[in-house]
Amino acid sequence: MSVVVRFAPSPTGFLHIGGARTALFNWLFAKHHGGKFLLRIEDTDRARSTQAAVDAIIDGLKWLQLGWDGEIVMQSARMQRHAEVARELLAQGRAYHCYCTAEELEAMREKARKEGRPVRYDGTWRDRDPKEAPAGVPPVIRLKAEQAGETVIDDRVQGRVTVANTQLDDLIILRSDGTPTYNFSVVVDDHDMGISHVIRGDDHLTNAFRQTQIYRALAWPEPTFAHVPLIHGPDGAKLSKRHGALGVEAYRDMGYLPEALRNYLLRLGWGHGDAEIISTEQAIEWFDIDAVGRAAARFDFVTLANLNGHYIREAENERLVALIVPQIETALGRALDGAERTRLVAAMTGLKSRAKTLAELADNARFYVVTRPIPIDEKAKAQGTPEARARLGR
RNA sequence: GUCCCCAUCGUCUAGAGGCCUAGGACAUCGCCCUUUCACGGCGGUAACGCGGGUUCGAAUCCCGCUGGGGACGCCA
Repeated sequence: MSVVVRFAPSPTGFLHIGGARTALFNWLFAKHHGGKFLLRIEDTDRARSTQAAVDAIIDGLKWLQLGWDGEIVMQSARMQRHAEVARELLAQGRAYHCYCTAEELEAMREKARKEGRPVRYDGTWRDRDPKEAPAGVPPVIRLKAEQAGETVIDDRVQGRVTVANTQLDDLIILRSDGTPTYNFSVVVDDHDMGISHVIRGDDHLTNAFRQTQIYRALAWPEPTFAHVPLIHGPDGAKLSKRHGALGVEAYRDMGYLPEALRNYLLRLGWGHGDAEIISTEQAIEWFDIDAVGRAAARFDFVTLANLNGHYIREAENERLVALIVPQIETALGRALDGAERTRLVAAMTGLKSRAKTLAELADNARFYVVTRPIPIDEKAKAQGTPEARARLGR
């Protein structure tokens, strides 16, 4: 069986660190199995999707060097197809129109919650005669989900997960405005794109049950699922902005190398014996989704910084200089000339063992190109020998 | 509230019933190297959440508890 995976972010923000890891795992899995890694932008929520976010995601993937195969699929461009499939289901009696209003649904949920029952749609319009439909209310299309039995997912990470179908309800597949809902468009797109393995965040596990029911209604083969645990903050709670839930470009700007971030993300929730420093080639050879742990890992800047220091030490001097020149020029307020760049390259050998980030490296390197005499503070002046002061041009 | 998932040093992890006196890495502490700071080297502190089983034997299997997380939208 050939492997086709996808990374399917919704463009409502930057490519955050959790998404980056999901992309990395998908990419590695594809490379390991000689398969394809596709990119799909889930922009069916027109109100929240922005072009800036799409660009940020693409830039982030490029910076991390996680290249995708083929053209990017924009989900919004496929809405016709989604609606078509939904109507097919309707024609087959596997789906039905529901005329409930938002208020009715809210009341339904409230009541269920109060009575300690599962918060689900109660199937009001499932068997009701469509002739009773209220006038002027555009209906949604709901899937006629299985009510008895259970839905099972053989997840490559989570194992065999079972849920009673009474816990699931008749989910909406097509909104009253004719646009598809997330769970539905995902199934149609994954099927049409020939996705063999769905590797995504743990938060989608319950969606997998609903999606499985859609696959069954459509009589389409189900992909293999693999739900990887989420990344938590240092306190074990959900990753907050303050704790690293930043876009990957923020990591770039803080002076982290893409290979360091990749190595770090790879080791979060996955391990290969005692290996810590893992090259991309090695990662492709070793990585497999079954070895991903089931427990959530905490994000730790200190470990990332250590890894980054390692990769900075290993990096070519020329490359490092190219990366830090913009920052130095900004700090100096002028452009560097060729001689200065050459001096920086020579300085890198001694400098790079002292920096954990490129920002630090740039700070330390500025000394080599700053205009003399170098201003020194009183404390340093008091400590410096006359000879040292002379060297600094004082 | 309902359902699902998880649980090894501070953190990331190794560990598939005896190889575990629980290994590695980061962090931390000490020593060495070094004119400083790093880098590097050597060593130390540090964990199987709790309670029951199963077994000759359990970090590993089962049950319960506790603690954490996720999901319950005409968001994705």
